[in-house]
Order: sequence, then structure tokens, then C-alpha cells
Amino acid sequence: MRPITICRRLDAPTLASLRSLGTPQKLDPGQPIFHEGDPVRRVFMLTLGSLKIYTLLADGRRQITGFMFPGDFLGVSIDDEYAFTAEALVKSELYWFTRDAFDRFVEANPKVERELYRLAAHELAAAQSQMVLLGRKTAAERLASFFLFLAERQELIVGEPQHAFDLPMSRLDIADYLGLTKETVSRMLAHLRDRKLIRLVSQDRVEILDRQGLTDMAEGFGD
Amino acid sequence: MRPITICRRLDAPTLASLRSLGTPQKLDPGQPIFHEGDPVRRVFMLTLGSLKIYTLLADGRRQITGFMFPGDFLGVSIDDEYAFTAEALVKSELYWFTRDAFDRFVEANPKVERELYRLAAHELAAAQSQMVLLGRKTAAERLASFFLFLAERQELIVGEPQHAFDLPMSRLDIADYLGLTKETVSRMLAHLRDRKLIRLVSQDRVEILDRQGLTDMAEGFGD
DNA sequence: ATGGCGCGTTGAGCCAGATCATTCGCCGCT
DNA sequence: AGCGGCGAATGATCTGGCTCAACGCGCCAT
Repeated sequence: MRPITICRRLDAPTLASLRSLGTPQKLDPGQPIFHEGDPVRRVFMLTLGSLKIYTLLADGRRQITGFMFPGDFLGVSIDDEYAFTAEALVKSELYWFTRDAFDRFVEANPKVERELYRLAAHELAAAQSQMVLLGRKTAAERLASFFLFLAERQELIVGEPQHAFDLPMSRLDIADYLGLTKETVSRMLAHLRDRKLIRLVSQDRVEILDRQGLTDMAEGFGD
Repeated sequence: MRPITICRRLDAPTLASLRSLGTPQKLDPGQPIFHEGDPVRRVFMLTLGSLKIYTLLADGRRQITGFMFPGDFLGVSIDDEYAFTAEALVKSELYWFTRDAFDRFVEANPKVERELYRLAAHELAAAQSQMVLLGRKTAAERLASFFLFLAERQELIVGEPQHAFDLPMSRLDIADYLGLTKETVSRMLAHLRDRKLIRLVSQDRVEILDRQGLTDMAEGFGD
């Protein structure tokens, strides 16, 4: 069996017993896990690949509120309806649990409960910086921030500094995450490239050439 | 002693013992509770008035990431530095606890722990809809959504449907919350007024005239 | 009462990013 | 190798909201 990305922070025995409660599932690119408004029946733990999470307005405008990566939990909610749609970006793998089984496991493992709280707090902090991005940053600053976020996320998974990372999502997905259009994403990508801050290894892989420059741009020091 | 707004969801004895652990404090309009980057030493429970929470970019651009109302907790965090600044909008009152005392209380009261988790989950959901607002809604839609949010929050505090509510924050505060400028807020306010969706009882008090129309506008059905 | 000051409103012109249209180029398929 | 299709890039034009500027008005201090 191929090694799956482990869920950091939980000790091996706890993780193993959690996984034994769950059902593994494989996902193809574009395959939805659940839709906005569906009743919350399951909780998911992503082990491989990546997902996008989004909500739609009545006329089709879409806001991607997050991307998920191995180790992330999905569907841990108090509401009885999902507030968003979740969809695989690439071939992915996850474990799912019935809500009841998950709740029982959490109650039996206070460590897990605390870890979930920790996770929620972290997500809340991330949501806050995303609000700053969407409310006050320019297009170039948004893209620079996004690339730094992806690089850091990649480093968290791999466990060591990386100077290049994959873009599992399309330009349109990036646009819908950053509150822009795909054309503007393309143009700002070219802008960052021309400024020698990044290099496009391929369509869906970015190399960071000047991390400090990228950080400066993300924080509004770019000119 | 004047009755303070109670913290819903917690039973009276628990709430009373929590309050007995805390130190009451009064705040004047504009008075900061803490600044972004300050070490997290205290946890706060707002009992009267309202606060704004914001972060600044290097060049002074500001994003208000939330407003707080009686019953809200502030500073319950995992990090050791506050990620934002908190400031009173009007004369307010709160109880503060040392972090240690609060943590001990939470550990001794599993109900409280669950309640905090519930609160975090609710804030996360709110953050998500704010991302949709900031990323994809027009100026008019943002203001309509904001007014509905304030009306609902008011109703939660008062406990019954309201058709009017206060605006304890300035036009600039509203702008920095909605990712707009104060001028645009003013214009859209006039727009909603001309459309007979709202009425300005005074500079800082709004009456909702057509709730359905406002909801439609908030969701993008407005023309 | 009145003067002034800060917040809010309104107007005029501008610009970052959206929209619309076209071209490019990567990649899979035959 | 050549073809076809779709996502990405680029170009041209448009526009919603921003910027800059003037003005109004309520409120407090004298």
C-alpha cells in the first residue's frame, strides 16, 4: 500500500484508530464531494490530492472560500446543512466517517477535540487574512500573497523549505479565490514573471525566484 | 446595578461563576482594548456596547474584519500575539480574564469548551459569507447584506424582530468593513433610500422598509 | 446665538480591473 | 508528424468604484 500523507499533530495510534473507523474513497478531478445545502451526514479527512470549496450567488458568480490539502478535515460543522460545495481539483483520496461515529470518536478523545478547536482557530485566522486580501489588496498583491500561501502550505506537507510548488487549480479557480477574473490573474502572473519574482516551470508549476520581493509585494511594498 | 446583557447559551450559574472570575472594565468611544502584535495575556467578554476589529497594511489601508456585540468573546486564541486591533465604537463594558484563569475555567467546564467551539464554528461561517461579499458582491449588494446582518444581530440581542437598528460605526468604518470607500458607502446608502428599501431615521439609525427587497438586493437579484 | 470643526454628502473626472474579442500554445489523439 | 480542442495569454475597450474637491449640516464649546 502506498504511504498516505499523515495528519500532523495527532499521534500515530490515535490516527490509526481514527482511520480504522473511516471508509477510504478515491476522487477524480472535478468530482464533487458534496453540494451547498446538502444535509451534513459525513465528515471527511483528505489524505491525498487537493479540493476546492466554493459558494455560488444566484446569478452564477462564484467565490472559492478555500482550498484543502492532505491532513485537512472537511464537514466538521454545527449546522445540519453544508454551507458550501466541495470538489476535487485533481485525483484525490479521502476517508469519510458518519457524523455519529466521528462525534463519538471526538468525545472519546479529548486530544482530538482540542486539535479540532486548534484547527478551527487556525482557519479563522486564515479567513481573516483572506478578508484583508479581498477587501484591500491590489491584484498583484493578491497573487503574490496567494503564491506565498501555497508555498508555505507545500512546505508544511513536505516538511522542508521549497522553492517551487504545483498549481493544482485552473486560472479561473485562482481568480474566483482572489476575487479577480482569469484575465487579470494571467496578466498579474506575467507581471510577477517580468519582475523576476517567479518563474513558470510549466502551466501548473511555479518557482519562486525572489521570496523577499514576493513578500514585499504581498504586503504592499511593491511598486 | 444596571442589568448587563447576558451571554446567551450559558446557564445562569456558569455565567455567574465566570463573571466572578473576571474584572469589569468600561471603555470610551475610540478606546483600544489591544493592538495587533500585542502579546495575548487576556480574554475579554463584551457585555455592553460594540467594538471593531481591524488589521492594517503597511501603507495604512485598513480592513475591519468584524464588529463585536454584547455576548461576544474576544482574544480566545491559540497564538501568543493578537492578529488584529480591537477598539470600542461607543461607550462599552466588558469583563476581562487572565488567560490562565480563563483556560482553567474552560477546562473545568466542558460545556463552556463546547460553547467556544460552537462560537468559533459560527464565526468561521460568518467569515465565509464575508469572503463572498468582499470577493464577488457589488457595492449595493454589500451594503444591503451589511444592513441585514446588523438587523439580525440586533434581533439576536433584543430577542424579537426589529425593523430598525443603530449604526454605532462611522461611514468610514462601514467602508473599511465592506472593502469600499466612505464616498461609495454614502452613495449606495442614498441608492437604497431612493429605492425605498431603507429609511435613515437619523445619521446613525436605519429603518428597514422592505426586508424582502433588501434580501433580494443582498443576494444579487437587485437591478 | 454663533462659529468652527468633523463627519457626511454630492459632484467631476479618472483608473484598475472587468469585459469582450482574438490569438497562442500545450497536450492528447489519430 | 499533423490535427483539434481547450485553457491560457494578450489586446482593445469599457465601467464601477475610487480619487479629488467642494459643500452641507449637526453638534459642541464658547
